Amino acid sequence: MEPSYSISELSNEFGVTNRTIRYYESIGILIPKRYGQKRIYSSSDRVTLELILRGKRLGFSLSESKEIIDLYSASQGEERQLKLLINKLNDKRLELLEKRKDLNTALATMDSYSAKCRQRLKELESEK
Amino acid sequence: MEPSYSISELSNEFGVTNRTIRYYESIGILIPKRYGQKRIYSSSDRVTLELILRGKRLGFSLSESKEIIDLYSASQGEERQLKLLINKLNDKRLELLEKRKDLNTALATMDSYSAKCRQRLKELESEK
DNA sequence: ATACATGTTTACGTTTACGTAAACGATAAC
DNA sequence: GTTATCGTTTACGTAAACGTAAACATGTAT
Repeated sequence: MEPSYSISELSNEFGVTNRTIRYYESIGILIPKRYGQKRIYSSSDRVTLELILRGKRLGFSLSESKEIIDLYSASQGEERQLKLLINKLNDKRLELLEKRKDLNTALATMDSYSAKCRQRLKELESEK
Repeated sequence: MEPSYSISELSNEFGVTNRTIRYYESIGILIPKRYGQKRIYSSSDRVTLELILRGKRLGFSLSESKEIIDLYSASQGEERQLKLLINKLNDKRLELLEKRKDLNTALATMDSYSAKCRQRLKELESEK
């Protein structure tokens, strides 16, 4: 059957705190089932958490991620929702492509600075 | 001679507010010359601002950018500082490479979701 | 039975990165 | 000469994303 996870299993696996995961619930972005008063996370909840955290690393706010996730869960078959979701996904895709350009520029800049530094170091060595 | 810029020239060019630029000064990351009480930015200040903003877009905090920028301005020839700077640059480079992997994963995920959505749309169309 | 780990809610605190308003100085335009 | 524009400092405010502490419940191990 479907695997399920406790809050600490998830927080340990992904390197966040329980507080963080509960916070995500409080803003309505990651809502687990309950067994008594304990939170039970499904594997789809796990995927959601993965998406949220990767989104964060890429500079998306929680509300941006929530927007997409809400659209995704709301669009089970409804044509209008599906089209909305496709558009949002495409917007984000373009943002990511922009970001990748930025990233490549930054990498190039750093390589060039780094090279300058090593060059300068060499000169210092040879002056000895 | 060297071009110079007013605070509003820079804020307009880069799409930030004057407040933002003054804030960067208050945390010691972008310190212009003064003409009377007015701030005069050099082209190297301009480059610094560019670096800060690109850093932000890539998810670096202001203090992370400050660390690098401080190292860079401190390392005019001092061997120890140069080595430090090279190490820091390399650390950040690795971070950026990680981030690029994340980014590519995200792009792939979105493409696959997007394809699923379009597929589902098609099915809806043909059911009509 | 009790200690201990793991969970819960509630609530106030904290950091980052600015926004915004007040009150004022200097220069340019009419 | 005053109005408008652009700048200044000082200071309080704010949103996002949690941290942290208190006080308590519940299941597991010995």
